[in-house]
Amino acid sequence: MNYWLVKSEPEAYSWQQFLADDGTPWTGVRNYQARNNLNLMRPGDQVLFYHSVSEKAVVGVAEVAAPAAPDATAEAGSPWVAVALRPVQPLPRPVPLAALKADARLAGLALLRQSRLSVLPVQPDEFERILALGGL
DNA sequence: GCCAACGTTGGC
DNA sequence: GCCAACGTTGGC
Repeated sequence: MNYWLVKSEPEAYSWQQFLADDGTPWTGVRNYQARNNLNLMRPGDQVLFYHSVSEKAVVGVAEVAAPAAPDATAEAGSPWVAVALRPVQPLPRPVPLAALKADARLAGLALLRQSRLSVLPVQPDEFERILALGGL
């Protein structure tokens, strides 16, 4: 079991919409490093859902429902892939970026070191810590 | 609104 | 192959 974090601007695609849709293909990733992470995802992997830009908080937990497959929104023959994600549960208390930065146990968090990457790995202990901060 | 980080593009 | 120019992301 591996752990990940994906980012979305809530104005573009929000956690609320994700719940309403009961999951979604995670399309539109156009960065090779992010794509490599998508390719490493396996069904059942747990995924933190982060609202970037306007909210800057981890808001929920999702899981990988289907592994990487060609991104239907990309040109045929392109290297881009998408996984399917489905909701697991919201965080009772969203964890703001400032709280992630302030936590000594999260000093190594990939999100903090590479803020522009939209699909990031999370270590198991980091994942557990963020759930705890979020009230789970 | 600004700027840092960083990926991509294209001229040489 | 290098690097300047440029575009995008995302925090502040």
